[in-house]
Amino acid sequence: MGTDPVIISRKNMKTRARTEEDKLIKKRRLLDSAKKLFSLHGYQGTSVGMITENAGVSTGTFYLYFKSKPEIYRILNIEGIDILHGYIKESISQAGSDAAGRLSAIAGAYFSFYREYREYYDIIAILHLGQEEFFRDTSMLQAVEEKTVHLLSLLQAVIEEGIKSGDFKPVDARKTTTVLWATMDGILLLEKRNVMNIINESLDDIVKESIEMAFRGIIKKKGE
Amino acid sequence: MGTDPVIISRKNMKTRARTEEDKLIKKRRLLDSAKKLFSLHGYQGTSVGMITENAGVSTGTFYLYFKSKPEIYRILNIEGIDILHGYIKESISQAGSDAAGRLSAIAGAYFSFYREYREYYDIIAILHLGQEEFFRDTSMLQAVEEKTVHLLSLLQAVIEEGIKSGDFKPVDARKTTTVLWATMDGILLLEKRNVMNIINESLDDIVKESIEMAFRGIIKKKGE
Amino acid sequence: MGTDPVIISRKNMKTRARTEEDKLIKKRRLLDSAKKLFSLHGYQGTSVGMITENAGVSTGTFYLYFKSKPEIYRILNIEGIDILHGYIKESISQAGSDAAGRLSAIAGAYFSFYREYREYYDIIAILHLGQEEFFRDTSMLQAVEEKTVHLLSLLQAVIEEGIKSGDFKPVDARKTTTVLWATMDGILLLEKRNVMNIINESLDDIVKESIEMAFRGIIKKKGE
Amino acid sequence: MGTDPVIISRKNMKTRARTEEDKLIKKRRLLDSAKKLFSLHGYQGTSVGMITENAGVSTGTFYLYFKSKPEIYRILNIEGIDILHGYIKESISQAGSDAAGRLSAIAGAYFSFYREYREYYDIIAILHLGQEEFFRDTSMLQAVEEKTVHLLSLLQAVIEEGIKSGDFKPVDARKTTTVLWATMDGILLLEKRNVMNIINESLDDIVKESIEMAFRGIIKKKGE
DNA sequence: GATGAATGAGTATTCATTCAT
DNA sequence: TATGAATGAATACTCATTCAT
Repeated sequence: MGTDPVIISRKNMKTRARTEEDKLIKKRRLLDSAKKLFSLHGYQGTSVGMITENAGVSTGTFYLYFKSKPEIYRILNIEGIDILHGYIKESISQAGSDAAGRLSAIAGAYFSFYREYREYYDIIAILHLGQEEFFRDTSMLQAVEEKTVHLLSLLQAVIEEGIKSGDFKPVDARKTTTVLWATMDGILLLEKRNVMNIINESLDDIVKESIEMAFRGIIKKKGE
Repeated sequence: MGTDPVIISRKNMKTRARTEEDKLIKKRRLLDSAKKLFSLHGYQGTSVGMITENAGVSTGTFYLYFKSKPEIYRILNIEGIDILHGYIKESISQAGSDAAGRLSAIAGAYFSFYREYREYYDIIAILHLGQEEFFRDTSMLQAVEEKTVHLLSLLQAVIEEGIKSGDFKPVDARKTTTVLWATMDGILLLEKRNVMNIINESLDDIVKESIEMAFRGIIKKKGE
Repeated sequence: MGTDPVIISRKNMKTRARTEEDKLIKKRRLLDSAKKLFSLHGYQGTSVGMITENAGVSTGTFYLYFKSKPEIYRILNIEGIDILHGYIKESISQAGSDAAGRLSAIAGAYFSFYREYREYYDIIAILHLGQEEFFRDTSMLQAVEEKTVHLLSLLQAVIEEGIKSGDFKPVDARKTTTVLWATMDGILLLEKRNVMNIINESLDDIVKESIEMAFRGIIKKKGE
Repeated sequence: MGTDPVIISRKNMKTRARTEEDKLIKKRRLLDSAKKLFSLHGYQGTSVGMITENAGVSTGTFYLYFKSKPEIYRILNIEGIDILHGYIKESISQAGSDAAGRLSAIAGAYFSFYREYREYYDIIAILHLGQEEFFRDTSMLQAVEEKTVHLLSLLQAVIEEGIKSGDFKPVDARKTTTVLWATMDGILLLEKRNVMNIINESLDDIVKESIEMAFRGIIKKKGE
C-alpha cells in the first residue's frame, strides 16, 4: 500500500499507529461483514469466502485475525450480548424510581436493541436454535447463558423492588420475570417468523399491548 | 399383499420392504431419523448420509423414498403442523364452554405438543429462523405460515367468544391473541435456550404462571 | 397373468409356446426401447432404468434378457449392421448389370437405410465416435469393423467389375471405394450436424448431386 | 509480476501459481488434460476428477480456473473452432489465384488441422453427435454451427470464383461445396472408425485420391 | 420368470483451512 | 502483514447391478 516515504521522523511511530489502527479497522470490517452475513444467511449459510469478499480482504487474511469460523461467531455473540447488557443497564439507570417505569424501560431497551441491532439479535437469540449439538459444547454458549441469566436477574431485581415498594402484587418474582422475558422474546419470534406482517399488526403496537397486559395483571389495584 | 403368515421370523428390518406396509415402515424410519437429526443439527447440519446411516440403510435407498433432501424436510414440516393442528382442535372441542377453560386448554395443547413432539416443534417453529433466504422462496414456508395464522385464528375465536360472553374484558382480540401466543412461544424459546434449567424453574410451573398472569390481566373482575 | 385354467389338454404346450413367444416379445420391446433411447440420448445418456421403463418391464427383467448395458448395445450394433448388410446385398442383386446402376443402387440402399433405420444408423455409425477407449477393447467393435470392411468389399467389387467391363475409368478400385463411401458417410454426418437444415439443402438433393459428381469423375467419357 | 530471475529452480509445477503466467500455464495444463480426455472418452465419459488427476492438481483446483465442467468444454470448442478457422483462412490467403489450387489448399488445411489437432477435431466435430438433447439447447452448439456454416461459405466462395474464372464447370456451387465438405468429413470419419487401418490405406493417399476425384469431376476439360 | 427394493461406488461441486510467496 | 492458490474431505444425488421374494 506504499506507505508515505516523506515524513521520516514520525514515520515509525505513525506507521505503527496506523498499522495498529489499520488492523483494528480490518478486524472490525471482517466482524461487520460476518455479522451482516450470519444474520442474513445463518451460520452454515455463510462461508468464510463470503465474509472476506464482503470485507474486501483476501481469504488468508481472515485467519490472521480469527482462528476459525466458529471463533468469529463466538466473538460476535459476546459483542452482541455486551451491547444488549449495556442497553438494559443504561435503561434502568435512566428510568425513574417507580417500578412500572423501570420495567417499561427494560422492555423498551430490549425492543430498541432488536430494532437497532437486529443483526446481533439474530446472532445471539436465533441462530443457535436448532443447532443444539453444534453450539452446545462450546464455552461460548455457556458465556451466553450466563449473560442471559444476568439480564434476567436485573429484571427480577426491578420486580422485587416493585413488590417491596407496594407497586406490584406479591407475585413470585422469578417466575414473573421469566414469563415477562418470554413474552418479549416471543413477540420478536413472531416478528422474525413474519407473522406480524401476515396478520397486519405492527411490532410497536404489539409491544405496547404486551406491556399493558402485563401491567393489568401485575399492578396492584387500589383497594385490592 | 398377503402378509407373511409365519410371523416368527419377522423382525430383522434389514431385509427388503416387499409389502406396502414394509415400505411404509422403512419410510417412517427414514422420516424419524431425519426428524431427530434435523431437530438436533438443523437442516444444513444434517446430511442425507447422516439420515441413511441413522436409519440403517444405504445412501441410494433414501432416494427410493424421497425425491430430495428438501422434500423430506417439507414432509416433516407438514406432519408437524398437522399434529399440532390436531392437538389444538381436539383441545378446543374437548374443553368446556367457558372461555377461560378453552383458552387454558389451547395453551395446554401447545405445551403438550412441545413436550411430546419436541423434534417436530424444532422443525416447524425453530429451524427456519435465520435462514431467511434459504427457505423464504419455497412454498413450504408459505404453507407453514398459513397454518400458523390459522392456529392464531382459532385462539382468537376463543378470545372473541370470551369477550362476547362477558368472561373477558373488552380487549383487542387480535392483539391479545398475538401477545398470548408470543408468550407461549417465548417460554418454549427460553426452554430451548436452556434458561429454564439454569434458573432452576420447571417448564410446567412457568406455563402455569403465564396462564395465571394472562388471566389476572384479561378476566373481568366482578363489578368491574 | 392367470393363465387360462380351462383348456387343460393344450395347456402345457400352449403355455410354453406363449411363454417362448412372450419372452421374445419382451426381449424385442427392450431392444426397441434401447434403440430409440440410445439414438436419442447417446449411450451414456441412456440408463437401464430408462430402457425398462420405456419397455414397460421392471429393472430386474432387463438382466434376465441381457447380461449388461454394454451387451444390449452390442446386440443392437450387430442387428443394425446386419440390416444394412441385407439392404446393400439386396440392392446389388436387384440392380441391373451395368456398373453405374449397381453403384447407384448401393448408394441408394445406404441412404435408404439411414432414412428407414435412423436409430440403427446412429448406433452403428455415430455413437462410438469419441468414445474410443470405451468401445475400443470390446469384441463388438471388431465385429462392426469386419462387417464394415465387408460392405466396402461389396462396393469395391462393383467398381472393379465396372473397370473390367469398361464402364469406369481404370481407377484404383480400393481408393475409389473408400472415397465414395466416405462421401456417403460425410453427407449423413452433415445431416446429423444439422448443417443441411441450416444451409437449406435437402438430403435428397445432396445425395443426387454427390452421385452425379462421382460419375462425372469416374465414368470414362466416350473417346477418352 | 517480475518473473523470478533465478530460472534454475523453476521446473516443479507442483507449486503455487503466483504470477499471471503461472496461472495461465496451469489453466492450460487443465485444458490440455480435458482436451485429451474428452477426445478419448467423450464428454460424459470424462469426469472432472480424471481431468484434475491427469493435470496433477486436486479436485478443488479445477474450480479455481473453471466455473464448471460444461464451461471447460465450451472453451475447448471455441479454441478448436478458432484454430480451424485460422487454418482455413491462412490456407486461402497463401494459395495462388487459380481456383483448383485454392480448393486444394482448403482441403489440405482441413486435413492438416485433423492431423495436428486431432483432439480438437474430436471435440468440435464428433462429440456432439448422438448427444442431441444434451447439447442442443446450449448456445455453444449454435456457435459451432455458425462457424461451420462460415467455413462452408469460404469454400463456396472459392468454387464460385472458379466457376466465374472458367476453371470449373458451371456446377451448383452450394451443392458442390456441401458434397466436397462431406467427402472430407467422411474420410476423417472412416479414419476415426479405424477403417483406414483395416483396409491398409493411408489417410494421405485417400485424401489425395479424393481431391483428384473431385477435380476429374469438376474441372472443365479443354474443349468441353 | 418377474419384480423392484436395495446397494454403494461414482458424479459435479463447495468450502474451511493452509502455506508459499 | 497480506495474499490467494491449493487442498481434499464433504455434499446431494444417480445408476448399473444384485437378489430376496
